[in-house]
Amino acid sequence: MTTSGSVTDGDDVGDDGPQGSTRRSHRVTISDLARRLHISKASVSYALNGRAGVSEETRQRVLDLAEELGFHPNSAAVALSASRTRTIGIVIARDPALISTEAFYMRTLVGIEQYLNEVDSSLLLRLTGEHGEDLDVLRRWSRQGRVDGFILFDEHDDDPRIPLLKELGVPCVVVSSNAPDDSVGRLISSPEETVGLLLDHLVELGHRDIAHISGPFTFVHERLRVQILQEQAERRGVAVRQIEGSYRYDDGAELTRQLLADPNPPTAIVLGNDLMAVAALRVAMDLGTAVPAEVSILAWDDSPLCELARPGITAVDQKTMERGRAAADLLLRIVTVEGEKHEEAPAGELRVRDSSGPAPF
Amino acid sequence: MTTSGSVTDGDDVGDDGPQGSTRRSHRVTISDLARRLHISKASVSYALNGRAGVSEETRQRVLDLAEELGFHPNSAAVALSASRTRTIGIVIARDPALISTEAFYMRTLVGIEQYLNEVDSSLLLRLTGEHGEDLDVLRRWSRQGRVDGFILFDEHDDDPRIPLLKELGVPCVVVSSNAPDDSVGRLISSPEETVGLLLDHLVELGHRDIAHISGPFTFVHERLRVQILQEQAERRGVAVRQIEGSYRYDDGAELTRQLLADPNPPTAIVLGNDLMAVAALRVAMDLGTAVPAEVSILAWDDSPLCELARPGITAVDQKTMERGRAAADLLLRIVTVEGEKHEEAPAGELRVRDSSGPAPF
DNA sequence: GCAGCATGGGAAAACGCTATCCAAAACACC
DNA sequence: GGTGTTTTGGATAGCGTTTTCCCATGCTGC
Repeated sequence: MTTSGSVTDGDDVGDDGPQGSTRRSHRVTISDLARRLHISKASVSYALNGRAGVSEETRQRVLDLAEELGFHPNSAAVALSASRTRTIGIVIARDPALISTEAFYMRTLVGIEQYLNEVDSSLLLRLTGEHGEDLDVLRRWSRQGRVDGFILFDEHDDDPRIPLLKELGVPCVVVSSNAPDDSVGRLISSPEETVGLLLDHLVELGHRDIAHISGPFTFVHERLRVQILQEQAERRGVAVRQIEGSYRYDDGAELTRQLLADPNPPTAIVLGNDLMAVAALRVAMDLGTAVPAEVSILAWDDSPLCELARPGITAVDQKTMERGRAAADLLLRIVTVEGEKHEEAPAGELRVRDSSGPAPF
Repeated sequence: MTTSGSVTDGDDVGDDGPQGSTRRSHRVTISDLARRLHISKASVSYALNGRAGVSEETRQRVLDLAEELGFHPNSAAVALSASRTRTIGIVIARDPALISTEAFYMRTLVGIEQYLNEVDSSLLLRLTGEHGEDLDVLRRWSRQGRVDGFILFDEHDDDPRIPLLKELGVPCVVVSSNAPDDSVGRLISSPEETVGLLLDHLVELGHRDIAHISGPFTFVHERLRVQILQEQAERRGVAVRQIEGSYRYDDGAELTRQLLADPNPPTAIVLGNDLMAVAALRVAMDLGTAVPAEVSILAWDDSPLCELARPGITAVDQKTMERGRAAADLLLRIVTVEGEKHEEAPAGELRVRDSSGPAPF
């Protein structure tokens, strides 16, 4: 007859009212609900989860009481029982200064969150430095069962994270521009498309000699982008000078200075991120080179910085938020239904501003 | 004799080797360790947690095997047993566009993470829109036992989050400039100090007529800042025109335009955030008002935008990362030892750049 | 009036860990 | 060598869910 260890019966329990000051007020559990309704925990669980096994009337009584008492199932218990946490993990291993400067990360997080909100999941975040601690975190969180899966950014050459997660058997989605080569999830953003947007814009404006100051080649997407850029440029009969940059302001400035010092400077410079683009703009102004009259300046990733620069910098809007959202969506599909592993990212757009104009003849 | 349900004895278990392809490879638990070592789960737990109750030799054997097998305790089980999750929650309820534009949030997160890394805790993040869903999330996460506590930003008038969390009995720290009035934790940043820094700088440069375009007064820290600013200005015998802004670029531009159109314009304008400061700079340039020769422009919160603007904008470095870190530290102390609830935030600094200079006489 | 059958609901195991309580073994002391 | 005290380690009860397995009950059909 006793449903639970303690013998105190029924309704006198849990009615502690709004005493307020009780620190960490007693959490209401399904046992509480069961006791107050004189039914078993199992029935309560059925009722709450919409499972068969209880009459409609009982279900309604359970739901009403749950609502009234503000019941929310303990997440640890659910996780333990279901071995699912409804949580995804993101580990960003970049220099803190860079993480907070690049709006990219925050925008991606916002996009991911939008989706997670809708499906009642949440995000466990870790920002580490650049020194391999990220692998530890991935390993630890997997083994601890803290997350159902990961979203990975910034894939680089022979990225050790991918085999690691494969070995650990944890679902993950790589936000990548790489080919669907292996068994991890991938949100593929075809560089062909954005490269096309940008080249078309420049070619239409009459540019035939373009310089590209990319980000570091260790990043897969940078190398791929360069390759596609060369291919498409060739096809259109324009020349592209390729220079590897570092994403840093100083570097963008120095490389631009070198380019403009050339007796035959390019008529357009495309830079790997917003920071380097701003640097380029400044250098051009300092050297008295008019933008865009004498040189056009463009960036690969749109941001407030591009928007607020003067002249405003023409940039490719990679639809960061939408991509974050799509990545989260894909990951959750992989976690739950084990379906298709690859998906195309939403298309990018070109935001034309004042920093790009007709090529000087 | 049988230690566990299944009767299969001893060493033949768990030796599945690196088959690799087994999806979600079997997680190793303390039961596994116990079985392989022919001791009880309890002893394993003692050994792992540094508790008394096992001999040093046994402890070593356990630790060695745990290491070898890559054991990590299941976090849900630990959380369930200890009713502690080693996770803190952050819910940011602002417009997504603003969240990703303001480097403030990301910098704070980085600071918090630095600390959490060290104490092996983690961060559950939720970015919601501005429409009160944040209260739901706070309530849900508390009741679900998902987090040990919260860090709150952007306190505003009669902030409903604080009574809510008090009622829920969940520890929280408000990153605030408010007085330690109540029973929630507070990381107090005295505005006196930063206001002093800024006023001293301006007064020294000879400014006597200063305009302040603040952020919205719904934010407690903005109203407090204005109040302190008036007090200190009075004490120094300088006038401050107070105008309430909205943090938005357009607004900063428009209000600055109005100020400069005045027959007696202020000689210095202080703006509530970086975006408005950039706007002010642009407007001044458009109107042909020299910065800083004719008007000095300053910002309340330093950022890359201030640094990259030209001229660089003098700004108060609020030490955002350090404050985030301090907030996390304070919260964890409250969660674990229930000690002192209030603490002074790290001091701010003034980053003097080119946008502030001697007042035109 | 009775076998057969859905159906509502209860008991209990499982998830993986911590913590409490005890029994056995080891050691000290007189 | 018996008694008392400390180590060492085993059994077991939670923690709050879900889920499996079962037993009542009331119903249909003959």
